[in-house]
Amino acid sequence: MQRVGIKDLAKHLGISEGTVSRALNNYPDISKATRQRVTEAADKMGYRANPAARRLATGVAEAVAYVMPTRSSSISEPFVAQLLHGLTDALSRRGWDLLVVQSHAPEEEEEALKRLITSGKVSGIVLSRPQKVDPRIELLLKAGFPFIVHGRSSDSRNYAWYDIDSKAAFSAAVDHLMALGHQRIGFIGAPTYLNFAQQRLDGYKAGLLANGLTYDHDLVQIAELSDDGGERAASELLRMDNPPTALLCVTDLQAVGALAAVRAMGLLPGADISVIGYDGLAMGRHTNPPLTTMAQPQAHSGRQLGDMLLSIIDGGKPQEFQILRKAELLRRKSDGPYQTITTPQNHTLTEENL
Amino acid sequence: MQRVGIKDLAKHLGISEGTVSRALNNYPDISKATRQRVTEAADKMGYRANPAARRLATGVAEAVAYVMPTRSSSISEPFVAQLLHGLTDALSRRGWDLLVVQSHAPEEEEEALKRLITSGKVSGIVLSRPQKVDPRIELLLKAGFPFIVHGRSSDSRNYAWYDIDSKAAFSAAVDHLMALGHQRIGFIGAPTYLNFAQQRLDGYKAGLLANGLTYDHDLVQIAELSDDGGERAASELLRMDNPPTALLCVTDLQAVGALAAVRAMGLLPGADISVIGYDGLAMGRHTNPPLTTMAQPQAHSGRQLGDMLLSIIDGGKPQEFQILRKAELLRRKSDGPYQTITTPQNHTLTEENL
DNA sequence: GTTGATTACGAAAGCGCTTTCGGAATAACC
DNA sequence: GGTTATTCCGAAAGCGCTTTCGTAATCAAC
Repeated sequence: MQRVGIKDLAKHLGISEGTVSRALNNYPDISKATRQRVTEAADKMGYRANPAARRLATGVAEAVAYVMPTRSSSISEPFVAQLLHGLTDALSRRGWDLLVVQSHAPEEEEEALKRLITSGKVSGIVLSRPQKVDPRIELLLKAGFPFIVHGRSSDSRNYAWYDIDSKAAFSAAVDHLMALGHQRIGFIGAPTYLNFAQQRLDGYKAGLLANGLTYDHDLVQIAELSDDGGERAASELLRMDNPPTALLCVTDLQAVGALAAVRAMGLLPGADISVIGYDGLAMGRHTNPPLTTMAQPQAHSGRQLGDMLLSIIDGGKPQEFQILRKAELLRRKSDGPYQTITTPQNHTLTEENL
Repeated sequence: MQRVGIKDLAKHLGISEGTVSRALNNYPDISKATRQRVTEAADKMGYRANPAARRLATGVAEAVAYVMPTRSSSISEPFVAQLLHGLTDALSRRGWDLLVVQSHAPEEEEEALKRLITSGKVSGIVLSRPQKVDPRIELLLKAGFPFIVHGRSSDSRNYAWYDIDSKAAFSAAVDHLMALGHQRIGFIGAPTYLNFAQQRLDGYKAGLLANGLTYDHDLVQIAELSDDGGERAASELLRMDNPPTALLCVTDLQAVGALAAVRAMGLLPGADISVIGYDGLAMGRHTNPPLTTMAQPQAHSGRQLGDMLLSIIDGGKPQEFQILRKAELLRRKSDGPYQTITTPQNHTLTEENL
């Protein structure tokens, strides 16, 4: 477990430290023979450059940071683990490290980011959950610091990102619902400073428009990004005089909450009321009923993000690294053809009124 | 965004770099007055020590690594995000960083760990999902490298860990089930090289014993740690000649699979067959029916792990940092009193036979 | 065989901190 | 008022690498 340094290696080979270093870093002024000798000895003796020394000397960190979304809903982010796996995959191929940092309170957020980029700890940053206009992105842009965003802000022209086309997805979801005969489609959204919430709302509107329906503000509820949020929003919507017969939720988490709300009113999700979520949570298979959702192909998002960020750090133009993936409708059992609801609805109403 | 170094600070104050450094690091040989001047100037000018230089000079990394569990089941680890939040919380109070590394294929695992500890990148390690006898733990112990384990291996005397007493939990679950009248309790487990699987099996056995039942090997199935694994195991168990009337699952993920299996046989989970999981997944509220589970109080596990690891790095004796928490039975709707099953069971059997 | 180009390496100066060591200045002691 | 302690700071040597620069040694060219 004894560390072998470049000095040991040099002494062992009878050459200078500088030569060893240059041989290992593929400098052109090293003869093939010595380069060979050095590399062989290096991995025979198990030499690994001390990263701290290397960093100090070169100024490059050989690490990137992932800014985790804020400690969010009651049900913790199921994606994070998967994303991290992908990221570490991509980075480890170069021997780079992944730092995980938390996003702080919005006020400190920028300060924290500034510290991170001046600290020299990382040479790139992965941001997630961008806001519509995100000060962090502007900061990084201005600083000229390499970064990539998981998602997009509203103006996404001049930086790198990886996103799912959720606008298209929500528009398609509306199509689907209307093809099933639904005419009144509720929307359960999230605060639109989060750009993905805006995108999905846009998709919902676009879908309505494309199908000749007019957007009815009363049919949209902005809720918390949690099951409870979805539940509250759904019961709000269903208590209307002329309630929607289908509910489109910005998130699977909200959708399962909506499912609960529907059931709580004595209605059958999928038959009386259709509910569609977004994310493709694996757990959706097990809800009651199984949740129909727009599934995003996020299997390799982490890997992609990592590779793209590395390319940018290598000098690639950020604008050339923008990937937009499509989400697919994953039909399970929470959607179904429109049908008039009679008894249970009244039943519920009388319950409400007592 | 101009980096201000210790040199700038020293020049600005008209004192030597060494003095600045010692002032900032609370050396006793600095007068109160200069210390004050230095610290004030430091944060007025926004000085932050270059971590790489600091690391090189001191030899301490000011970072710890979290070894993520291997890319596991189809449903990605829901805990990871929460744990990371806690860990970063604990670390950030000192300004330390969190490195996330992946655990590799078992063969390379030890090599990777060796590299990690000799690299000097981190001064401590958080391990997760220990095996019954875990070579990684032995390696770290032998190397005298600070670490803490999320979970325990079978011999857990001389290192630090944070674990839930799942043996007690499973024993209590058996108690509960028997109090409900169940006499034949199936167990859906995981490969017992994973120590938590062993612990829970032990708890199951202990529970049976305490209640005067004998352990019946036919009633236990070892399955994959996924919903599908649980589903397969459950249908296996339910197809027996004399099937169990209750199913105890090593994991909530498996339990929701078991739920599906029960329903697939035309039986009603919670009435015909009781199913109990372990973990307290928030999603369990939304399964069909809502899943009864042994919930672990893992809200602050990350924070705890972080704090403990830091204490150990500071020189604390690892043996003094061992925390065992209790899991609580969280009753939802998937368990219920024993009742004889007649029609549906036969119904299913005939379906099977056709 | 002299000159100029080329190749291959050693020497040495950093990178930005920390930490030891020695000594000037001040304080304490009788 | 001389001596011993004490307080406080500067100088300088690293930490383990990288990278520039200079220069022997080899080669090519005539």
